[in-house]
Amino acid sequence: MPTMTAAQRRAADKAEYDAFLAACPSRQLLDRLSDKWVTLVLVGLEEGPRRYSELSRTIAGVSQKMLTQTLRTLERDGLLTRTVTASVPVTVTYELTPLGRSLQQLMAQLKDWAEAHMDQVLTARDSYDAQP
Amino acid sequence: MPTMTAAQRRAADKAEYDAFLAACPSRQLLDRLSDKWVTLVLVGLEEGPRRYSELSRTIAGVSQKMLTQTLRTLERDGLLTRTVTASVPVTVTYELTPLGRSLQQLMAQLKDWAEAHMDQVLTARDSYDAQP
DNA sequence: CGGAATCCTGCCTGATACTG
DNA sequence: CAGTATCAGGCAGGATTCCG
Repeated sequence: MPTMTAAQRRAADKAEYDAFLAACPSRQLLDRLSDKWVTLVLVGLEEGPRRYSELSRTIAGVSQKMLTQTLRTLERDGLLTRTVTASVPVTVTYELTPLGRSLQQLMAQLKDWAEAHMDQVLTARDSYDAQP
Repeated sequence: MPTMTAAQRRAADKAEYDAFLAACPSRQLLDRLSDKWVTLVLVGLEEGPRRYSELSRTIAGVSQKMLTQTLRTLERDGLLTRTVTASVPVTVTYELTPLGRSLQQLMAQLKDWAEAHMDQVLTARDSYDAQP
């Protein structure tokens, strides 16, 4: 007979799963890179430092909440730096660290892959959809 | 005065935003790669064909719904093939296409990057958290 | 075994208003 | 300008059940 409710089993499984994640660097990376805003911010900073408002305009569709949140986590992870200039009005600049730049290189490769192969993907998609 | 309700404006903005996305291959890629299960499936297939149940066990934490859904979209996009062997019980095998393999190469680089730099990220995270 | 269909919950996200 | 705080909703995604 079960000694745990479904909810308890779920919690136990989740804790176990989290522990496994914590021990596995590649899984942690995936969690981070699986955030589309992370990728877009990295791409947005590829050509140098940008101000908050510039990023906000460049990355169309991002809410200020998600932009701030994404910038914070990236800063926390040491992928970019946040510089506040005490002027009126205040200016905040974001810039990739060397670590962030090394990751951005890989992102750029992904972007290149996409642009090179997107037509193949679209063709495959069409032929898949054409089937009854 | 506004001639649209908030909901209408939202819908219009969204349509416009989607149209922009549709015209930009790199954005479409990001939408696809921002799915952590996509990455994990590609990694799971890197060493050759795998059966559904094998993938399900390898990719710990994935629900059957998300696994099936992910495999379907990847098949639709021409990144992997789905082969059904009419036996009892039925056997279904998934395998990367050449296109899928080329993307998997890049994913492997990301995985390597993660394993090489995760300690730096964790260090940065600790020092960030240590600040009052 | 390998799914499809259904229900249901939580969190992600966006909108809005306020601060320094 | 560059945020923080709060609230509401929509949908991603998990659990469950049933089918070929």
